[in-house]
Amino acid sequence: MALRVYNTLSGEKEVFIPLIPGRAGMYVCGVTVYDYCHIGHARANVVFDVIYRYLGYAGYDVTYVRNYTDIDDKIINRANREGVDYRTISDRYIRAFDEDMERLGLAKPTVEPKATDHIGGIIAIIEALIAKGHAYESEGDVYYAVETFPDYLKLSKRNLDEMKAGARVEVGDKKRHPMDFALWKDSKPGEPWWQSPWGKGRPGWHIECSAMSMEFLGMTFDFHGGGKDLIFPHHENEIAQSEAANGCQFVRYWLHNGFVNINSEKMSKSLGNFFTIRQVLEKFDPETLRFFILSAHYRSPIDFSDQNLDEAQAGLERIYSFLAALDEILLENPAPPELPAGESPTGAGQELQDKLENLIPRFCEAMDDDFNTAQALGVLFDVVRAGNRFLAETGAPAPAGLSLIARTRDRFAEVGQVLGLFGSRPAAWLEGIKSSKADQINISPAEIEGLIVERAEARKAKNFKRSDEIRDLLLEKGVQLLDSAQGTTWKIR
RNA sequence: GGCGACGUAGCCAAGUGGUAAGGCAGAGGUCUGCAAAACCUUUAUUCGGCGGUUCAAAUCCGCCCGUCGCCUCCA
Repeated sequence: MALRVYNTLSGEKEVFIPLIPGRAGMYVCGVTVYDYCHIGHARANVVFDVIYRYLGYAGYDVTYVRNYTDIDDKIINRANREGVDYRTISDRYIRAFDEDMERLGLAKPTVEPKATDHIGGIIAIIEALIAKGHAYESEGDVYYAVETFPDYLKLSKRNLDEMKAGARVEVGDKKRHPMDFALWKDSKPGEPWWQSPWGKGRPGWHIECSAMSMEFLGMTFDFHGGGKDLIFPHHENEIAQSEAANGCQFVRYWLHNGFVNINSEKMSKSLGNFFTIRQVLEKFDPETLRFFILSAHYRSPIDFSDQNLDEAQAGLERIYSFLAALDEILLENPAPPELPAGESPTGAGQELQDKLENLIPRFCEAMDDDFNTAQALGVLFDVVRAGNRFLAETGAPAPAGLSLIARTRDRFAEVGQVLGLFGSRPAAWLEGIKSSKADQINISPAEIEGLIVERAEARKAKNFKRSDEIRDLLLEKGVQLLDSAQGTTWKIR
C-alpha cells in the first residue's frame, strides 16, 4: 500500500509521490534558540523524527534538514538583558536543544544548518526578489511586497483584504502594505550585523528557512514540516519568498503537527502555562514522554497531564515487561533461528504466529495512513497480548516455541527502531522506572529486600499471618510484591 | 468579526460509507496458602444533538449546541 500524507496545502490526504524516485527531501523548522525547549517542541521534533525514520524504513533515501534559527529579535533581547553577546545565548540553547533531543532518542538529521552560516544565500534571495519586483528597500530595511504574489495566503487559506482589515500589525511608514514583512532589517547600534547591499543589517525571521532549504534540498522538495502555528505567517512567507524568487513550486507536501495542551488549552509562552522538556524529564522517563506523544495522531491536539503521562507509562511498562519476559527465556534457551521443519505451533502458538506474520504489514498500513502511530501502537499491543497468552500456556518452551519467541523479539526491535522506542534493555528500563519511583517512597530498597527475606521464611514455615502482614505493610508504603517460581520481586504501585 | 479544527465507553485514543482497534481504570473467573503479575471473560446496540442523502453513515450533506485553535512572537 502506498504512503498517504495529509497535505496542509490541499487540505487532503494525498499519495506521496517523491520528486525523485526513491528519494525524499524533508525540511523541518527547528527552534529559535533563545530559551529551553518546552514539550511542544518535544512533540514537533519527536513527530518528525518518526516520520524521518519511517521514510527511511519504507525504503527512501531521505535527506532531513532541521535548522537552528540563531539570529532573531528574541535572541538579541535576551543577550541584551544578560549583557552578553548574542552568540553566547544561541550557543547555550543550541547545546541545550541537542541534549534534550538526545534524551528523547531523536535520530540526527542529515544536516542541521544555522541561519548565521547562510547569510550569503539569504542576501542572494533578497536580491533576486528585489530584481523581480517582489521586494523593496526602505530606509535600510527590505520588505516583501505581498500584493505582488497572487498565491499569497494559499497555505493558510486566508484573504488578504480581511487580514488587512483585522491586522493588529503596526502600519509602519516603511511598509507599503501593512502585511508586507521584513526580509532584511537595518541593525540598530549594538546589534549584530552583516554587510549587505542595503547596509549593515540582519535577516528577517522567515528568509533563513528559504535559504537553508534551497541550499540543501533545492528549489523544490518533498516535505516541509512544523507546528500548526507556523502555517501563518512563517510558512506562508516562506512560500512567497521561495516561489517568487525561484519561479517554481517550493514544497510538495506540507505537514503540520498539532499542539500540546494543558487542561485543554494551548500551551504557550505567552500564556505562561508551559513545561520545559527538562522539567518533565525530572519526573518522567524520556521514553514515556515519547510514547505518550506517539499515542495520539500527530495532527490531533494532545492533553498533557500527570495522569496521562502515568497512563502512558503503564502502557509502556506492559510492553517492556513482555519484552523482558522474552529476553529472559531467550537468555536461558538459545533459539533456533528458523522454525524447525515439521513443527507447527498450535493453540496460543498458532495465534501468536499469525499475529506475528501480520505485525509488519499492519504496522506499515497504519504508518502509511498519514503516519498513524496511535494505530501502530495498537497493533503492537495486540501482539503483546497474544505473546503473553502463549507464555502463560507454554511451560518449558520447545524449539518451535523458542523460534517463535525469538522472532517476536526481533519484530519488536525492528518496529521499535522506526518509532524510536524499546531501544533500552527491557530489564534495565523496568529497573530504572522502579528505582525512580522508589525515590518517591519512604522505604529503602534494602529494607524492602530484608522484609522479602523475612516473608519468605515465614511462608516457608507456613506462618501466613506474618507473611501477609509484611506484604500488607509494604503495600501500604506503595510496594507491590510479585511472587513467581523464581522468587519474589517487587515494584512500586 | 474572518477562517479553521475537533466532540467516539469512567479516562486516553484509533477508526472518512459496510455494521465500533488498542491502552488505562473497573467487575467476574483461572492461577495462588491468600494476594499481586499474567491469562480468560466482561464494560459504547452506539459514536454531542436534530434532520437529510444511501440498500447501508461515527464516517457524506445541512442546521444547532459545546470545546479549542489561527488571524501578533510561538512547535
